[in-house]
Amino acid sequence: MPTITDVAREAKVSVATISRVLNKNPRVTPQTQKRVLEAIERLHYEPNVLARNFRRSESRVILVLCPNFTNPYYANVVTGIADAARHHGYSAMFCTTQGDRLREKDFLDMLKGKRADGAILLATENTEKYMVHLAEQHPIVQCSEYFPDAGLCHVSIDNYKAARHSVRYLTGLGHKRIGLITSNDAYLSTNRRYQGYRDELERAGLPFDPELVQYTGEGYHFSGGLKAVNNLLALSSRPTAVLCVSDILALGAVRAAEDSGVRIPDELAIIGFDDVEYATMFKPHITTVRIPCYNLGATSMELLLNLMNGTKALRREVFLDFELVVRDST
Amino acid sequence: MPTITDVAREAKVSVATISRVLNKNPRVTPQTQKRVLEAIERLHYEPNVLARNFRRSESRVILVLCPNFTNPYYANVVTGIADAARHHGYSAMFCTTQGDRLREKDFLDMLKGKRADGAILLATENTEKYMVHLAEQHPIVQCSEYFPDAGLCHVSIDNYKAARHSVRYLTGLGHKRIGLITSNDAYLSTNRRYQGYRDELERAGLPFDPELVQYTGEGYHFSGGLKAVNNLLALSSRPTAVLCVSDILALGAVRAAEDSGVRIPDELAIIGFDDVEYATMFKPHITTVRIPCYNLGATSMELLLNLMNGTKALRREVFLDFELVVRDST
DNA sequence: CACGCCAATGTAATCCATTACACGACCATC
DNA sequence: GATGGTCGTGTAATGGATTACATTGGCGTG
Repeated sequence: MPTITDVAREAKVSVATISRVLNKNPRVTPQTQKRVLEAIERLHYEPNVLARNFRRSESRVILVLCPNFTNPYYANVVTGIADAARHHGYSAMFCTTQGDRLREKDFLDMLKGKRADGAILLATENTEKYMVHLAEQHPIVQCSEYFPDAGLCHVSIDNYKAARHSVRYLTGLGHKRIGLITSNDAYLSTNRRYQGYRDELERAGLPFDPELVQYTGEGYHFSGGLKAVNNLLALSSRPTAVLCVSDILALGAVRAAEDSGVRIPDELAIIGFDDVEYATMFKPHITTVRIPCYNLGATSMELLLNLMNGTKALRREVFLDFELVVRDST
Repeated sequence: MPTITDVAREAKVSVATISRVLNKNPRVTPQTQKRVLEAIERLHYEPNVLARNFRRSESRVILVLCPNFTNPYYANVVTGIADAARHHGYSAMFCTTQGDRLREKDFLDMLKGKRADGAILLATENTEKYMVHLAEQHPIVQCSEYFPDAGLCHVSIDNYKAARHSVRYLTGLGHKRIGLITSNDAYLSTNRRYQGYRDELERAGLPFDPELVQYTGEGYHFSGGLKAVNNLLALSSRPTAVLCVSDILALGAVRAAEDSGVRIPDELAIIGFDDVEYATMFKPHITTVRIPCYNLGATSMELLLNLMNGTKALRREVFLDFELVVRDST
C-alpha cells in the first residue's frame, strides 16, 4: 500500500501538498494539483483511513441505538438514518439493545474513545440523568422517543396531536364510545397518545370510561391486539370504535373482531398507528396515522450533523407532520 | 484525556511497561503491574482506540451485509452475529443493500482501508467473481446464501435435504399431489429447495407437474402467497398439500385458502420454511422447517474469527441442523 | 531600489500506542 | 571470577496523515 510519502516522491512535491490536495485546500496551483492527482492515480493511492481518523481524532461513524430490527417501524427509520449518513460520508453502526442496559452502555462507550462521533437513540434503556450527562460530552439526537424538557435534541411527530386528531375523526363520524388499545411500556409516545385520547374525548363532551382502555403488556404484539379487542367486545356496552397505538395491534384487533363475527367498520371502526407495510397486507386495509419514519431518521441525522459540526444554528426540537390515512377499517 | 505517557509518569515507569500491562504481557513483575494499574485507576486512563487501531492496523469491526432488516429471519441471524461479535470484542456494522450493488461495494470498501477486519454476507448483489477476488484479500464468510464450489467459507442449512425431508413427510401422510410455492429470486436456498422438492417427488414415484409450482415474483411477500395458492386452488386437479419456501408465503397461503373456504389441514396441508415468529402468531399455527437463525449467525462469526486470526484449522463449509416442526397446518 | 506582503510550497512536529532493540541486574555454570 | 543467559525495564523508532511554522519567490508601492 503506497503512503502519502510515496505519492509526494512520485509527484515531486512535499507530503503537505499532497495532504492539501486531498483536503481540497484552495492554495494549490492547478498545475501542482494536476501533478498530484496523476501521481495518486498512477500509484493507486488511497489515504489510510485509520491514520487519518487517529490524527483528526474522529471516526466518521455514528451509533444508532434501536430496540429491535423486527418492527418495520424501526427498520424504516434506520434506513432513513443510514441513507442520510452515507450521503454525508458517515457510516452507521447499529445496536439492538434487546432491553439490555449494559449492552447499551457498552455500545455508547464507543463515543468516549472517539470510535464514534455521535449517536442517535430510537429509544434507551438508560436513565434521563445518564443521557443528559452523556449528551453534554457527545453529540446525541433522540428520535421518536425522547425525554421531554431534558434539553436533548430530538425529532419525532406530535403524538398527542396525532391521537387527538384520530379521535376527533372518529367523533366526527358519530362515534360515542371509543376504545383505546395501548401498551404498558413507559414510552413517551404511548403516554402522549393516551393523553391525546383522553383530552379529545373530553373536548367532545364524551365521558372517559377506564373499561374502554385495554393494555397489552409490554411491546406491540399481534396477540396483544387479539386479547384486547376480545375484552372490549365482552363488555356489556361495547365501543363502536377503537384506537390502537400501533398497526400490529390494530391488525390483531381486526382479526379477532372478524373471528367473533363483528363486521368492520360497520360494527367496529379501527385505527392504527405507524402505517407500516402490514397495514395493507391484510383485508380490510386499516386506517392509520402515517408516521414519516424514513424522514424521521433522515432528519435526525441532519440534526446530528449540525451537532457534530457545531457550526450552524440548530433546532433542538423537531416535529414532523403525520397524516391520517383513511382506508377500509373506519 | 490522559495518555500512556501520563500514566508512565504517574507510575514512574516507561510507556513500554504500561503497554505491556495493557496487553497482558507476562514479563512484568506483579509489583510493577500493581503500580501501573493503580496509576491507570487514579488517572481514569483509557487507551486511545484510534491510536491503537492505527498502530495495529486493525479496527475490531466486522461488516454484515444483509438484504433487509424487516424479514425476521435476517433479524435473528443478525442478532446471533452481533452477540458473538460482542463476545469476542468486535463490533458489527450492518448494511442493508436494498438491492443496490453500488451501496454494497461502497460498504465492502471499508475492508480495504482496514476500517473493518472482515465481513459476513447474508446475501450479495455482486458477482461470484468479485467476491472470490475480495475473499482472497480479506476474511469473508457467507451465511445462508453462498456460491457453491467457490471456495468461500459458508454456513447454512442443507436446503436440499430440508425440502426432501418436508416432502417425504407429506408423502408419508398419504399426499399424492403436492404443490410448491416458491419465488423467482436467484438465491441458492430457493434453488436447492426446488431441487429437493423435485427429487423427493421422483423418489416417491410421484409425477412432477409444472402446474403445481407457483412463483411469487422476487422476494417473499404475503400477497405472493395469496395469489399463488389461489392459482393452485383454481386448478382442475388441486393439490392436497403445498410446500412454501418461507413462512410469510405460507401465512398468505393459509389465509387465502381459508378465505376460499378450504379447510386446513384437511383439504390442504401447508408447510412453511424458517419458523419465524409469525408462524405461531395466527391460527392455525403452521408446520414449518425450523432454521437455527441465531446459531447460523453465531457460527458465521466463529468462522470469521478463525479466518481473521488465521491460526486454527478451519472448516470451510458448515451445515447446521434444521428441524421439521409439526403444528396445525399439516 | 528597497521594503513588505501574499501566495505556494516545504520542513518538521504532532497525534498515541506498540515494539524492536538495548541495557543493566541477577543467576547459573564451569 | 568469567561467561552466558534470562528477566524486567527503558529508549527510541515506527505507523501515516495533518498542520503550525518556515521558506522562497514574485509582485506592488513609495
